[in-house]
Amino acid sequence: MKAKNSLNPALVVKRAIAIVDSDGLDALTVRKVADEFGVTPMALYWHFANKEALLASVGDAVVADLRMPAASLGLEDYIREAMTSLIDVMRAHPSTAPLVAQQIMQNETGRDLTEACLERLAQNGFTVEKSAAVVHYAMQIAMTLVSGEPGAEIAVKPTERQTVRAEKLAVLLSLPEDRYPRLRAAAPAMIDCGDSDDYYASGIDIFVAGVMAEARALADA
Amino acid sequence: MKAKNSLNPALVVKRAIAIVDSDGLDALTVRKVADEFGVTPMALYWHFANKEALLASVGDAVVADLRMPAASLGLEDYIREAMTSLIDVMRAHPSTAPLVAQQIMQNETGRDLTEACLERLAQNGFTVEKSAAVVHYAMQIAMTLVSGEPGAEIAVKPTERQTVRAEKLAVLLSLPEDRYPRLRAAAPAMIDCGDSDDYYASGIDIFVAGVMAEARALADA
DNA sequence: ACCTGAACACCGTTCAAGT
DNA sequence: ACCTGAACACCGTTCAAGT
Repeated sequence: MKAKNSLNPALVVKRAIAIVDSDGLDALTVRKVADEFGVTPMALYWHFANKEALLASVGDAVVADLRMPAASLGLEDYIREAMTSLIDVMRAHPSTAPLVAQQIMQNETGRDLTEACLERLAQNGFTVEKSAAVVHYAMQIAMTLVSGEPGAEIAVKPTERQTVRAEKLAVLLSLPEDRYPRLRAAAPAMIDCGDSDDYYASGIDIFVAGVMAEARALADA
Repeated sequence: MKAKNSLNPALVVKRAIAIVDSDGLDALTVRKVADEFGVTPMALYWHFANKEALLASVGDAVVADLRMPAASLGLEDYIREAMTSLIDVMRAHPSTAPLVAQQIMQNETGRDLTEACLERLAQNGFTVEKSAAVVHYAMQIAMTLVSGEPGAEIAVKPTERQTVRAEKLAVLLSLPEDRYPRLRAAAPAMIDCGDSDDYYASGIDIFVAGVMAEARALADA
C-alpha cells in the first residue's frame, strides 16, 4: 500500500526529466513515470490535465534556469548572449529542446528575454516584422543546434549511439571516392562534431553575423 | 475480396504523403494507410520492413524533387540557391520536413548537393570541420524554418489552425502593456509571419550573410 | 483530496496460415 | 508472391469507485 501525497507536480517533473535524459523524449510515457513512482498511471492525472500538460511542465522546468544577459550590452553581444543562454539551458537536457522551444513564451524569464531582444532590434532599425522573425529564428535555431548535434543522437538511447554512429559513417565511407571526395573526407566530422563547444560557438557566430549584416543593411537605408 | 497487387511501394508512399499533408505527421499510421487501401495493416509489411522504412521512403520521395543549383555559381549564390532548393522541396509537403532532413544523405541528388557545397566551402578556405558544420547547419535550419513557420502550425490539423492561432495571440495580448510593449506589438507577427516568401527569404539571407562573414574571416587569416 | 481498477480505443509488430 | 487473421505488448485516456 502506497502512502498518500507521495506524488506532486515538482517531483513528477523531476522524474520525467531523468527519464528523458537517459532514454530520450519518446521514452517519456505516462505509464513509465507512474511505474517509477510505484503508482497507477491514472494517479498522474490528478496532478496534470494530460500528457501535454506534463510535457509543458517539463519544458517550463528546464527553461527556469534561463539567465538574462547584462542589460548594458549592445545588439550584437546581447543577441549572442541570449542565444548562448538559450542553448546552455537546452544542453543541460538536450532531449527536452523541443519542449523548451515550445514553452519559452509561457515562461517569465523567456518573455523578458524576448522583450529585451525585440527592444534592441527595434533600436537598431528593425521593423516589427523583421524583429519578430529574428527572435523566432533564434529560438528555432537554438533548438535545432541542440536537437541535431552530430554525435549526440538525441533520439537514440545512449547505449546504442555508438552503433548508430558507426553505421552512418560506414554508409558515407562506402560512397565512390571519385564522385564524393569531399563528402568522404567530411564524413567523420558530419557524424560527430568533435568539440561540442566549437560546434555551438560556430553556429552562434554565423547567426549573429547574419543578424548584424541585416542591421547594417537597415542602417544604410 | 481485394485484388492482388493492389499495393506497391510507390502508391503507398503517395498515399502516405497525402495523409501527412492533410492531417500532419502524427496522423500517419500503418493502420490508417492500410485502411485507405482497404487492406489489412500487415499487408504493408510485405512492401516495407517496418514503419521506419515507410517514413524513410516518404522522405526520399519528397527529396526527389530537389534541384541542383547552376555549377557556375560562386560560394554565396551557391549556398543561397542550395538553401532555397531545400526549402522549396520541403515547403511542397511541410510536415515531411523532418523526414526530408533525415533522408537527404541517402538520396543521390542530396549527396551531390552536399558534395558541391563542401567543394565550394573548401575552395573558400573552410576547413573540413567548418565545412561539415556549415552544411549541417544549412540542412537543420532549412528544416526548422519550414517546420516552425509561424502560422503554418504543421503539427495541427488545418481545421484547427485558426483556433490555435487565436489562442496564442490572446495569450500574448493578455500580457501587461507596461512590461511587454514590444512583445505585444510583435505578437501578430510572431503568431503568423504574414508573407511566407518574405519569412523564408529573410531567414536565408541571415544564414548566407553569416556564412559569408565566416568566409571573410578565413580569407583574412 | 488523492489514488485505484477496469475498460476503451488506439498504436506497431510477431507469427502462422491462406491463396 | 502477396495478403489475411489472430494475437501480443504497448500507448493515452474515460469514468466510476474507493479511502
